[in-house]
This record gives sequence, structure tokens and C-alpha cells, in this order.
Amino acid sequence: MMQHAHSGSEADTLWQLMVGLVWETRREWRRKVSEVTGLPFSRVRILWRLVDAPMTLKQIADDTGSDAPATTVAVNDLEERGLVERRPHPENRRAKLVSLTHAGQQIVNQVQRTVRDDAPAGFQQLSKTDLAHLRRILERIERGER
Amino acid sequence: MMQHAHSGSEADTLWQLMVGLVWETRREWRRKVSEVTGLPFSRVRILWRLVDAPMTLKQIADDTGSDAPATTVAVNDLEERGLVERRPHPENRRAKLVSLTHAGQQIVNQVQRTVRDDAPAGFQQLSKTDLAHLRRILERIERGER
DNA sequence: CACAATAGTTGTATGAACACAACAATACTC
DNA sequence: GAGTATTGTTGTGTTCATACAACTATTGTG
Repeated sequence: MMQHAHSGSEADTLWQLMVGLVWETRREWRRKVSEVTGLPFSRVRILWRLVDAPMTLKQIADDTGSDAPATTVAVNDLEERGLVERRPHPENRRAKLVSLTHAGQQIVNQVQRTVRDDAPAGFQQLSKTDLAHLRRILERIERGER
Repeated sequence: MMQHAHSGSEADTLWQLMVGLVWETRREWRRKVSEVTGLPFSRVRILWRLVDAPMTLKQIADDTGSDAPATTVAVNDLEERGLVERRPHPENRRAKLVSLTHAGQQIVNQVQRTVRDDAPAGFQQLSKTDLAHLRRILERIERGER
């Protein structure tokens, strides 16, 4: 388990603890997602973000932390695979809206169906009360996020 | 925010929630760690694991999920930089023990000092009671891990 | 209208991660 | 002791991620 010990507040300490729990499980999960979809993980990540609504390339770039050229390449890749399509932006002729095709949506569904991301063993040992506490706390953290 | 919605148990749902909170913060954190150390993240990861005790290459490989050749290359790199040293294993002449040098330890210290990984804003709004709950629950999860 | 800013594209280069084949040295097992 | 398994090394190739330069088209601003 990786330690990120700091001399910060209790909140920071607990954050490190939480990160440690989550972090090491992600590598295997990513690998499975790639395996199931036959796509690089970065591509699946984009599909995921498009589920809610179409996005411009700029939005995708900002959201994924990659630059414009990388985003163009990624979207080209997805478009050539028929998972995504570019459409003109109704209000800005410079921009293009990228949206999921049916096939793209199916990929996302497939991942959700196929790639189990079960809670680690320790989770299963929590009492109902603890689970309720945890839910309340996590939701509070999430609400305060921004 | 990425969604990993499943139709699993409450524990799994909360796990998804926790993963979502942690996941998106890691990219930037990794970038900073690499920037500060001048090392690929995979190298720092190995240094981190050596803080507690020396490990054999086999152990490092298993622990990081990479294969033997990749581990050899990584340790070569770290050794050439003087951050790590190979010593014969006292009980198994096939194996070698990899341990941190003083310089290697300093890199780890430097990361801990330099790269802040503060808890997200929502954390700061938790009451003392909630923090205590959270600590207890996280520790329980961690103990039940294996 | 001239100029700057924004959105996207193309091309190139580089570093990182990962996987496999082939091999050497040591340890274990029948 | 012969055969097999373990530990580590070397080399090679592939895929991914990332960053930058140079460019077009459109929009906004003085």
C-alpha cells in the first residue's frame, strides 16, 4: 500500500488513507476496461463523458486535461471506429459537437455490464450503520467539492 | 466526474462513489510528482515501496503488477541514478535485495514535503464527529483488505 | 477594416508502459 | 544426480500518452 503521509490536518490524513485504498485498485480495472472494449483507456474515458451530453472538442480537452491536438486524434480514432460523430455546433461555426453513436453507447453499456468493480473485501465487513455513515459522509464531501 | 454505476450492493455503490472522488485528482498529482522528482512516476512508485524495507526484484514485480524484465529495467534506472542499490539476498543467492540509498530516501522525503495532496474542499466541511467516523470506517476497511 | 482570440487540424517527436523471447544462475525435487 | 522451477537479465518491438509547431477557419474587438 502506498503511503502519502503528510503532517497536515486530520482531513488530509484521511484523504491520504482514502486515496491509498482506491489508487492501487485502478490499474487492474483500467486494464480490464481496455481488454473488454479493445480500446485504449483514454478513448473509453471520452466515451464515458459523452454519455450525458455531446461536447465540443475544446470541452473534451479541458475535461480530460489533454491538449487540442491529442483530442483531435482521439476523436478521429473514435469516429473511424464509428463510436462517435462530429456535428456542426449550432451557435459557433468554429466548434464541432461530438456525440455518441448507438455503437458508442453500446460500448459504455458493455463496460458497465462486464467489468465488475466490486468493493474491496474490507467493505463487505462494514455494518449497516457504518455503511449509512459512510454514505452520508461521502455525499457531504461530494456536495462540498466545488 | 466519471460514473461507474453498477447495480451491486450498497457497499459497491459507495465504493464507486469513493473511487469517483479519488480518481480524477490523481492525474494532476502524478504529473506533479514526476515534475518534482524528474523521474517517471513508475520509478517513484518503486522508491515508495522500498521505504519500509528492502525488497527483491520479484517482490517489486508482483507488487507493482509489472513483469520481471520491466522491473529489472526500472531498478537499473534507479541504481544508475544512485537512488537504490542491489545487494545479495542473504538466504537465496538467486535473489537480490533492492534497498533505498540515502539519496533515494531524500527523493521520497522531497515528494512528501513538496507535493501537496490536500483533501478536496468537501473534506474541510466535515465535522469532528464525521471525521472520527470516517477514520474508524476507513481503518476497518483497510484491516479487512486482505 | 485590421487585429487578436478561439476552435480545430495536421504532422512530428519523445518518453513511458508493457509484453514477449531467449538466456544464465541458483535452488528445489524426485 | 537429472530434470525442473525460480530469480533475474538482456534485447526487441509495440502501443499509449503527451507536447509542440505550424496551419486554417471563424469569431470578437478596437
